[in-house]
Amino acid sequence: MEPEELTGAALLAACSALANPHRLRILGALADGRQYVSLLARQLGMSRPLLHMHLQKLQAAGLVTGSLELSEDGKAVKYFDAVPFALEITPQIVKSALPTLPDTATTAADPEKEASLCPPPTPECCSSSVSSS
Amino acid sequence: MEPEELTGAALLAACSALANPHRLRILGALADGRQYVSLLARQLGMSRPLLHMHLQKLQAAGLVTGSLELSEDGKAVKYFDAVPFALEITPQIVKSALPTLPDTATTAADPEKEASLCPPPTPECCSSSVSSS
DNA sequence: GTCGTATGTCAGAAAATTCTGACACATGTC
DNA sequence: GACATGTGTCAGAATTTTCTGACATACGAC
Repeated sequence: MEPEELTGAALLAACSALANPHRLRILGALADGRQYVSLLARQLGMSRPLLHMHLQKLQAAGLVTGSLELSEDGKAVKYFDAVPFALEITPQIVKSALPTLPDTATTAADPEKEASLCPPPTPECCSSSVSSS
Repeated sequence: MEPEELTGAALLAACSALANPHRLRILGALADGRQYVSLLARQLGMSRPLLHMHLQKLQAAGLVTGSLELSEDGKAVKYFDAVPFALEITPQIVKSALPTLPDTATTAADPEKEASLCPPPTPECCSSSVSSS
């Protein structure tokens, strides 16, 4: 069984997202469990804007998901989770993903495009998944 | 069983090598079978120096192997093969690979270091695997 | 109000990567 | 010899990625 259908764009996005030591550390830290941005930045010893950028890239690749929640205090806290993906890469898989690989310069279409490994990434941007007590 | 032991450095090198559309195409083309540099450059429509650089990166990551041979004409021809690797990546695997991830700035030691997926990459640089008729 | 926490975003510097156009070499053929 | 093929390498430009230091907002507590 093939892994359903791995898009060339998704493969490229995933590999690009994993091609950075910081992002590997972030993903590894989130494998232990969800965490919110500020604390994660302190744990990993990096600035918040930097972590924010890396999380953006990981999220765009569909490797992590973020959800804005409310703590008991009423503070807005954004938690990030590692998506339980399982990415398998072989030369053959790469080859079969090539047809769906954007044309190097034809990518200037959808800046909102998200090449995720999982189909529909539930846009919870403005949702109220609030857990106010 | 776990994939033996995936080094953080090897994981990072592999992902970095795969984080480029050209290199994905190269690897996909080599999945069909071995090919030599100049012809591959024509097939993929890229300049030879550029292809050379990408092949270097793929080889450094242990994803392809190159062997300099002699054609019937006596011309030196360098063939590249796709290594039959099978890379599996999950958040847990990333996490377990973190301890062997170089310290972001501690990598300034071995410029000859090769973070391959397979143990000993047979330095055939000066060998005479010549197939002269 | 001020302070501390959380969030996000922005411009611009710094660094790494990508790419080109030379150049070098060797070999066989004309 | 000149020409075509193959190889590799180099300096510098162009581009992308990475990173910092501001700045903005909102909320609760003092």
